[in-house]
Amino acid sequence: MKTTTDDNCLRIPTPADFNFEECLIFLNRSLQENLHRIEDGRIRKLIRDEEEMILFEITHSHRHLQLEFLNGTPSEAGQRAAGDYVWQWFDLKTDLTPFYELAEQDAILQPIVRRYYGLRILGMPDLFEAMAWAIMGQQINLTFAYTLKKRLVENFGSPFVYEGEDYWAFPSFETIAALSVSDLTSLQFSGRKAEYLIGVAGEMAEGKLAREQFMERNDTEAIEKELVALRGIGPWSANYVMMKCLAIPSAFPLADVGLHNALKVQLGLEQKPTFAEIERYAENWKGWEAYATFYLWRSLYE
DNA sequence: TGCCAGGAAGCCG
DNA sequence: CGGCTTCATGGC
Repeated sequence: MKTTTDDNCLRIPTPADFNFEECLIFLNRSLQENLHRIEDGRIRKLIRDEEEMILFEITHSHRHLQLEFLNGTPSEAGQRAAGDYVWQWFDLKTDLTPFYELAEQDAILQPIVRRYYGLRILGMPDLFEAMAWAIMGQQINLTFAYTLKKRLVENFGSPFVYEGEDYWAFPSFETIAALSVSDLTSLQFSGRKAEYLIGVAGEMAEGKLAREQFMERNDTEAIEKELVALRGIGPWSANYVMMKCLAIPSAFPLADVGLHNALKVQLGLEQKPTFAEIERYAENWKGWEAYATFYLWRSLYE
């Protein structure tokens, strides 16, 4: 990543095909989202790096994302953390050319890739957040999943007030690892979700589970196996995490209901497609299943 | 009200 | 491994 800084700003170059507006639409999909704030085409995001709270505003112009730090100039490490976060959040490292070439030859992807051209997978750089969101989203409707996340964040996350508005950083795994099941069931988590979440947080608190340990590896099957071995993480959650946090473009959450609904709409089906049918469609997407899935998700938001 | 929800574990054969 | 049941709770 190449960045330039001056005073209170950080500038990160974006690919020629980058479409900031499309990314904003995806980020704006829930009114209950409390981990970022979007107003007037600007994103405000709070992150915590070590003990430093860093609030910044993101805009896009002249093929750069510009980060303006709002609560003073962070330390050098903090600036680097913010830059890395945004780099991963917008998946800026991936060259989408091969995906777009493949999509042009695919009846399902061609129209949506043309419609949302420049959209990138909006990632979750924080492994714990990605795993927690996967667990919270299992087998419940998205509206309620957002409600649970909002409660989790506002009960156990880190608050920061700026210009009279609240900003939140996602809870640390250390904090969640120290909770008891009843701390979460009182927020309407099911007992199982509570156990899963506390368990995963505990693995991370013990140093057994970290993003870096996965990023150095190439064997995605082994990564999936390792994730699925965790209680509460099945194939869908593992692939969700691989897609959104580990930036593995071939990750594919096959059981995803959003994927099923999007395919149903795109293909004009009477019923949702079967797993076997989806696997057949996906034969054309090899290596880019995560991007195919993400563009299909995007097609649900209008 | 009943079915569904961006699934996973546990059990059985 | 493949199929079936149970879990738990709110949305619509």
